[in-house]
Amino acid sequence: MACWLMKSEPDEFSIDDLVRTRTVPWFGVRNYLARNYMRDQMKVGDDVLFYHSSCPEPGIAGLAKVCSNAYPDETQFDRKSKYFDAKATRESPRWMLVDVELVRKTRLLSLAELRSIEALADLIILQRGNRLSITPVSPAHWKIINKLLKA
DNA sequence: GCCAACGTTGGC
DNA sequence: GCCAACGTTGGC
Repeated sequence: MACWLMKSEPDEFSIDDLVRTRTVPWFGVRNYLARNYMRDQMKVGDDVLFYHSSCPEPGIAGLAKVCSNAYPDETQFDRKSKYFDAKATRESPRWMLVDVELVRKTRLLSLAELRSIEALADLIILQRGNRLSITPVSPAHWKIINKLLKA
């Protein structure tokens, strides 16, 4: 079972929103590598670290799971959406997503705290210049983070 | 608001 | 296919 870190801007969709909705289609990803992770590698049951980005307190805010296979992101077809993509068609959709379901809201494990832990130094989101909204997390990193979330 | 880093676009 | 220009991300 793989583990992933998925960034969301809480202004757009926060962990509290997920507590309300229980599941969410991970709409709006417009980066090919992140799309490929969802389309080609994610499996139902994979673990997800739900991360708040571009906000006053960035960090991991909850645990979730992948709960669907990949399917087309509806927002690419919606002219009124900021995620509309004129080059995408229903016959050949460009953007795929998976559904994510809540496991539980956790304490906020802040970016600063993540950075302070030596064993997490090579976590992808901590690397200089990393901007990817979906990144794989190794089993070793997952174990450490999971423990920290319980603390 | 700044700015480093990176992805995408488009002319050639 | 190269690469400069531009746009976006996201922490600070």
